[in-house]
Amino acid sequence: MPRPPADQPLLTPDRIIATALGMIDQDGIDALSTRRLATELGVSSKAVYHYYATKDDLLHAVYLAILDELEQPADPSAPWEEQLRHSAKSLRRLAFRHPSFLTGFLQYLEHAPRELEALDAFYTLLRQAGVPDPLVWQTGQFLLTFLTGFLRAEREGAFTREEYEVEVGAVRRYPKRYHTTPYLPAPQEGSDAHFDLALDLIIRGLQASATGSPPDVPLQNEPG
Amino acid sequence: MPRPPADQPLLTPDRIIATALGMIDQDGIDALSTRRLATELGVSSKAVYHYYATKDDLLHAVYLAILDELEQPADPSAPWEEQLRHSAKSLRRLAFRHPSFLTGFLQYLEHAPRELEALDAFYTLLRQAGVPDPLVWQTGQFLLTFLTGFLRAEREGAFTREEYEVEVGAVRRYPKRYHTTPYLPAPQEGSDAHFDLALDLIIRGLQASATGSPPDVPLQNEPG
DNA sequence: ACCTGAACACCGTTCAAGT
DNA sequence: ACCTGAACACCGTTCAAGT
Repeated sequence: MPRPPADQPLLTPDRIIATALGMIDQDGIDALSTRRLATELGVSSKAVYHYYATKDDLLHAVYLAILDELEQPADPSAPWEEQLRHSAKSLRRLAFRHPSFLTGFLQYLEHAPRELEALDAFYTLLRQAGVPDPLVWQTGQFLLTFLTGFLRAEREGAFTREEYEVEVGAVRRYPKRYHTTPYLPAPQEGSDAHFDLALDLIIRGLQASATGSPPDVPLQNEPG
Repeated sequence: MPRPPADQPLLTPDRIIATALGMIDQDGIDALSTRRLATELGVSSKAVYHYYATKDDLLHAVYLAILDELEQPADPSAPWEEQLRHSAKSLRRLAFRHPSFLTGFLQYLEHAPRELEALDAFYTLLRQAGVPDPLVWQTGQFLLTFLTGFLRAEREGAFTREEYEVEVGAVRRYPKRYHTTPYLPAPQEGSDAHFDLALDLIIRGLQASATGSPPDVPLQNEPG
């Protein structure tokens, strides 16, 4: 966050957003206060309010900046399984770059063009997968919430061997009460392996839900 | 939250937790401050600190109180699909009774007995479904995060016809940019129908992931 | 137009003191 | 043991005033 030349305004929307995002990435979204942000910007507490009326407006703008980093959807002519993996991994990378994205910003969903484009590619893919048209919208919404739910939990340390050890350890102290947990084998190691496994589960659910309807037939009320 | 008899302490853990939970259910978890709680209890700001050292400790205790309402797992001799639907709907009812449960309390997961019992029943069910033993733990964790991700989104108004209208409406203003979304048919009405649909998707994913391994074979390192 | 200083109404938490 | 009053170091936001 370099200081701007002296003959220009101390603040610009870009500098405010970049500084705020940097602080959020480093210390978490809860650690961002309007006053700490002002200090970091080298400015008085109220100055930022000249650009964003409330803290919520500011966070909204930060959310849009994060969204700008969303990568392009995969090649639509690739197999849908490959497209789905591509999009999911892209979203996961975004969540790793900006740890507060899933826990703090998901509430700011607001049908921004970037959101809508990604969604559109996703729906197209689901039709290719053979999901019947009347179910495409809901199925797409479901899968996205599954995915964000997964990523959120992953960020908080779920699915790790360590978590397994704690859980099984807690259960083994009362062997009579629990019939299955104490005897479950440990999960594979590897931070990406479990993500691939979860994706496989989703993909198999889709495959099993698909009808044989041909993928490149126009939608019923599509023009032409 | 009735006042206790005059000859007893003004506060008890039960009264504090019940009052806090009532306020959280009504106004959301963010609206609960230690000072508002003290006012509601008819007591000075610091009094509650005599029972719970920090606000976080207090919320932790509230979380355990919510967990106490978790219903018993389904009959383990029933078909696993039925057991799964039973558990999922039970969790969903809990989330409706306490709207802050999914958005504010899920971070308090801590291997309490109630948690572990529900998990154990869940793992048992997955083995019955034919999930291979080395994958049971991870699969169980995945499905739970899918489910909570879904319920969280549902609480925030996803999957509704209204949400569909807004999304498709936003897209139709730029017909050239979006190829699929503008032409998607509307989802079914009915607040429970979409939940059943999502459950079907999960169940089909499980069915497709299952091997033919017999469900009632003991686990490898199980005693006896 | 852009920024500051002082102030308001809130927080969670601490601490010495009261009964 | 149980509770209070005063205080500390924070918040988001407002407002009149300065350049």
